[in-house]
Amino acid sequence: MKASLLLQTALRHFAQHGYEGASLQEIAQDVGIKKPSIYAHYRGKDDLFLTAMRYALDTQKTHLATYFISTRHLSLEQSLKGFFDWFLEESTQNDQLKFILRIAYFPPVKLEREVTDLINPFFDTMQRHLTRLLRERNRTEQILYSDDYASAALAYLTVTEGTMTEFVFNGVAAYERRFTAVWPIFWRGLVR
Amino acid sequence: MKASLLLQTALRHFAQHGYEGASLQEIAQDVGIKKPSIYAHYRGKDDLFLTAMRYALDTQKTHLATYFISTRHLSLEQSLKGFFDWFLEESTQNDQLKFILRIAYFPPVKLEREVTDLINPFFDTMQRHLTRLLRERNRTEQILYSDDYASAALAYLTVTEGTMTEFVFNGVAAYERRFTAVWPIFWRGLVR
DNA sequence: CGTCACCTTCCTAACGGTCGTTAGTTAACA
DNA sequence: TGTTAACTAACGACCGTTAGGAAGGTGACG
Repeated sequence: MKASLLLQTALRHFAQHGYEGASLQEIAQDVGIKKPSIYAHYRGKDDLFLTAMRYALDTQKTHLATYFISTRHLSLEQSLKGFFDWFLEESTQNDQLKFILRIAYFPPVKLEREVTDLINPFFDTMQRHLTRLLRERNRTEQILYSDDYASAALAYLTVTEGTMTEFVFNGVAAYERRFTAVWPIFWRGLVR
Repeated sequence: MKASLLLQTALRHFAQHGYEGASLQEIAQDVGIKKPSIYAHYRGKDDLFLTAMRYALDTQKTHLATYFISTRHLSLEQSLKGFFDWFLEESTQNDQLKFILRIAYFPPVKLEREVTDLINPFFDTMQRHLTRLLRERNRTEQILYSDDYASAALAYLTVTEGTMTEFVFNGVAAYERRFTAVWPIFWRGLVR
């Protein structure tokens, strides 16, 4: 029970301060235990960090799959637009996506390899999901301008990341300004 | 002389390891002096960091202006596309843009206010530059779909950031993959 | 021209504090 | 009885920072 709370707390601290900036002392204090007690659950800071990372990636991977299944009855446009709302809701509930974005962009140098090996499959999965979504929907809707679904998925990812990092950094108002600006243009470029 | 080298080196370290991850010890060693000698030039780590930041923002601001002036004779499409190449070249020459992107997204918590106060005007300037560019070019080219130039500029910024952070994190190959994927779609959405 | 004071820039030594980590112990529980 | 999860105490390493002094250059003044 404490182990789970410990993981959640650590994840929040890592998301907020980064690997180097997060302190075991403060994490323990937040949980309500002493610093050395962490070592009853994890082998050290690296272990705690990587476990938090695996946990965040796993959780978000299933959440992601759930979202794309739940929008199966919606139009392609609604599915893709709704993903932004989903991200926003998900991000306000917990810090997992912020954590993932942060360490994806700026991993601790000494754990760069391990981070990359965990992160890359995550984004690959994401792109595969999107590619499949685009292909399948287009079979019925016949709406896309190009049939290069992989490129479309990658472009969509680029736009979402540019928008979402804006939320992580500048808050919801700046995020919505960007989304409002970029979405009509992107969608117009995507469809016939 | 050493002061300038010190600043450049510090900037590189901050870009690579973040504020908390960068060590005065290692910075000094890279420069070829001892750690306390830093205090002959700067009041401390915060001062060094903020000075590096002001320097990077100032330099990049003028470089940016120079670029947009130098492309005055090119078409809008070439200007906007060329900006990506300019960014790439600029980034391989020094770490200033990487540094700026990093601290823009994840500033040290204790200096959040100061960082925001410096960064925001920078991005505002950037957006204003772009808005003006779009408006002026469209007056002669009559090519854009919408005359909401501010939104177009913001959308463009979103796409560039999404692409450029990819370069900072995943290298030039991933960057070019993204650019190739996103540019045709974005441009198609932008023009009539 | 010489010299004296001053400032800059570097140094060594060391400070107090925080870091992550380990050893050893205790209480609770299966 | 053995295991788990917490504790206290303390370790060595590194952190940013300060004190104090040495070397070198600069400029003023007799």
